[in-house]
Amino acid sequence: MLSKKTQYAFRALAHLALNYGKDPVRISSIALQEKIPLKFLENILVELKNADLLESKKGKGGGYSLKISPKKINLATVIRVINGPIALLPCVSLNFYEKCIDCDEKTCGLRKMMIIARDSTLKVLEKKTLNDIISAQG
Amino acid sequence: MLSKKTQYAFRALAHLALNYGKDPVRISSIALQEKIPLKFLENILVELKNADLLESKKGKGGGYSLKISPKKINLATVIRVINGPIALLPCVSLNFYEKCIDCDEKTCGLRKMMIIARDSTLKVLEKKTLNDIISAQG
DNA sequence: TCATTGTCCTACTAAAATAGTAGGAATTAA
DNA sequence: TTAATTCCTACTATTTTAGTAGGACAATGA
Repeated sequence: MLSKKTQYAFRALAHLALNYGKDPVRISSIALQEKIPLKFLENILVELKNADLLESKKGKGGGYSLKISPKKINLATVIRVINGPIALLPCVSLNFYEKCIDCDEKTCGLRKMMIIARDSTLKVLEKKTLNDIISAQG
Repeated sequence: MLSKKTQYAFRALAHLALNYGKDPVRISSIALQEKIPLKFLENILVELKNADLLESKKGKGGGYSLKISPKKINLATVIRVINGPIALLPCVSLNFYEKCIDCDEKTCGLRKMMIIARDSTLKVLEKKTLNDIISAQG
């Protein structure tokens, strides 16, 4: 399951996607409208910024905005930045690979199944974008 | 990601699948060969038994065995018993449904994407079985 | 230049989940 | 009736999650 933090991230991103191309949006404004704890949201938005998904402007008239088009930000990317690996086993993760303890990858049958599962999940998460989220709501 | 507990469960089940139709296997024997902490494995096997995947026999000559064919135990079932929900959001889980906070399910775009992702994952996890695991290794 | 508006940074905390351990009770077979 | 084995209850340490607190830093506008 995704953490609440990740759900908050998606909500904030969807909010910003609706404002893509317009003036930056203040954290406090997102927090209020999306009902996300302000200080927690600050942390989240900084992480998304460090991942180059957002850009920010300080001072009066400042705030956050999407750095690239909502059509170019897919769900897998967001999950990886905030939540971590998508695969069900560390030894099967493309972006967060770790060796499983006491398991020979060449012969591990479970691993082979989990690769298939991972690919099936990724096929969706890498295709769907923030734009799909905001298009689907409404 | 699946918990280590779930990985242990899969290893133990694969072990028992290889012994399907034969005499019951002692916990200590599985623990030793699969390198799983004994007492932890006890807990896991009881849970799998309570979920009707295993049956046990006490006393001398006792141990655990699969209650049904390895071909009939799919990966989604095992994950749900030991790890919990497979879906990425509680509001999208088929077996562990919970309402998301501050989210209208009718209009939530994220939810719609997560349903698609869930179905894609489940298609694999419900089709693949213990038998596929042991067939793939070797 | 200086006050105001906003993001950014470091650090702390409470609660929950994970990954076990400990000790013995209950049951069965020989 | 003893030895083997599962089963049950409870405890513990570590890690992760979900925040909070307080102020530093930067940009703007007057």
